[in-house]
Amino acid sequence: MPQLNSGGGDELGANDELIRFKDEGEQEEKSPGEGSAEGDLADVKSSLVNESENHSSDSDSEVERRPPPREAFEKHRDYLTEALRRQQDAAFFKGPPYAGYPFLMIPDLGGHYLPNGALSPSARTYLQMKWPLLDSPSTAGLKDARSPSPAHLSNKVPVVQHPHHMHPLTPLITYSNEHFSPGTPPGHLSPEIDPKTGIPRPPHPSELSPYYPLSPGAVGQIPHPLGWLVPPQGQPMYSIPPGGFRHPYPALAMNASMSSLVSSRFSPHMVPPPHHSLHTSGIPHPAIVSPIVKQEPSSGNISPNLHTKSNMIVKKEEEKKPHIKKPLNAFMLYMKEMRAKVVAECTLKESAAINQILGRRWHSLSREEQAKYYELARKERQLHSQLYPSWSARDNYGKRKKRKREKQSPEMETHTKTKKMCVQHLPADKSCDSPASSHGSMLDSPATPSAALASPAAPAATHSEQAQPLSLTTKPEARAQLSLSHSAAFLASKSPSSSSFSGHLSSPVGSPLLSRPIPLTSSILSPSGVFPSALQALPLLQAQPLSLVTKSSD
DNA sequence: CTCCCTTTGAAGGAT
DNA sequence: ATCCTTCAAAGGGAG
Repeated sequence: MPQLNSGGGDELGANDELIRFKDEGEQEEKSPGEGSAEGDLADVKSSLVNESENHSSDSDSEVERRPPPREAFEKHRDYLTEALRRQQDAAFFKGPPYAGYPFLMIPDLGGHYLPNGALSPSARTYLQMKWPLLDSPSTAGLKDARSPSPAHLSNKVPVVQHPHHMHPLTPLITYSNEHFSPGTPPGHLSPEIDPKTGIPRPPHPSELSPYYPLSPGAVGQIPHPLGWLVPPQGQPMYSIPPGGFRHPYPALAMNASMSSLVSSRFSPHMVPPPHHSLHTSGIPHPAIVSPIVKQEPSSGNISPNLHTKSNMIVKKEEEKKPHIKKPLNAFMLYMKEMRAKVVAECTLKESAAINQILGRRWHSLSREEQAKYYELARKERQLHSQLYPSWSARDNYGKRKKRKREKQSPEMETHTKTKKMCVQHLPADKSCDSPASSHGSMLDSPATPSAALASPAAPAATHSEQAQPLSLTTKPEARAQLSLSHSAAFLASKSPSSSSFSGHLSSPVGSPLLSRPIPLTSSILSPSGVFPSALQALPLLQAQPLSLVTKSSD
């Protein structure tokens, strides 16, 4: 917990969750976090990528080189054009006062790519923004940026961070289509209160208000991703009436130019027909997807006539009720941000494989890093709940194709999984990183994986490391929701240093981490028996596993 | 063209 | 209280 605030201290805001998260997080294991992550990626890359990837550096700069997908460019070119135009109008390109801050890119996506696939320096506009909330000591690069600058800027211009430099919070932008003019914060809805839980959050003015680091003169500066949510003054940009998302948001009173921009700024996959995706307010929300998306053959057993009628009705209903997507969770946000990078570094294109890598990297992230995403996700949920008070996750059930998770017998499962393993894309040896080899090497020294695991000094590393590899190869049933208590116990027993950790675990619910599965156990228990050394190294584990086994074995 | 795969996390229903 | 299921993103692969 100390580390979290060490850098910016109070400004982080949302201390409640954030801190809890940290407590329960993988304590030290992550210290090597970034490095390990990088290494991990590199590792994966080397294995996954055939050759020529010079992953010498995972540094951002490298990533940028990546040739952008043409499609993306195509998709967003128009948008970019307009955005640029608008930007200029608003002096959008004004020099960024906050150096070193997460870069924001104007219309996203791909916009920065030249038709020829090259990255356009000019096109690539990085907007710096202050990111107090997420600021974390560990993230040196981002740290400074948090300068308390007056934030009275208008967050009118939707901005998207450069994919490779995206700030963790960037994803929130997805909801930002609702930009509004700063001056119209209703204010009756306090951001301090969790709309859903109704829990009054401690007044963390800094939590939200600082989000808008836009400097006064920088009219066109980029709004903080959450900027649209919260006005520079620290008040919510808009408040949602209790009635639900159908009510017009006062904040929605954005100017025409903005609205048009906004309407076109969202993710390509959202491209809904103009009318459908529009929020009741008339403003499209990223979370709102045209009903068209969902055409479930749900009414298959209905007679033609009935079918037709019912279908019509259903359609109408759907039209009335746009599909509101779930808010992205921390990992999703992370994925969104990092996918491009991973893809760039690896030749892999398959999302499944990429996701595996991302999953590993996620675990390799330092607590601080993860905390950023958790916080971001929290904000997103909060925002989402504000926007759609009546929305329930259940609403989306059945809208998507059902995943056939139905694994009948454990055996089959195992086989299936084995078969699935990223084999195709990831060479067994490296890509999937057998725990001992590639993966372990990243976190621990390749030479002495077991030692590393056993080492109390780096419990965290062990923990995440072991888990990761396995997850790639075997999926998890084991992912099995180990209860936190189990994990905690395990960790505690694992290393003396984790005593504090276990203590934190007892922290109140609500922490994202609480529910986080701890892969380690799964890996250890994994049929593949990849970690014999780990077991040996960690005698304590053996004791724990029992309970774990029972759980995972179901 | 549609669904699957794959990841983690959140939510909500079921037990 | 715990477990289980679904969905969120994404895009290549498979049918």
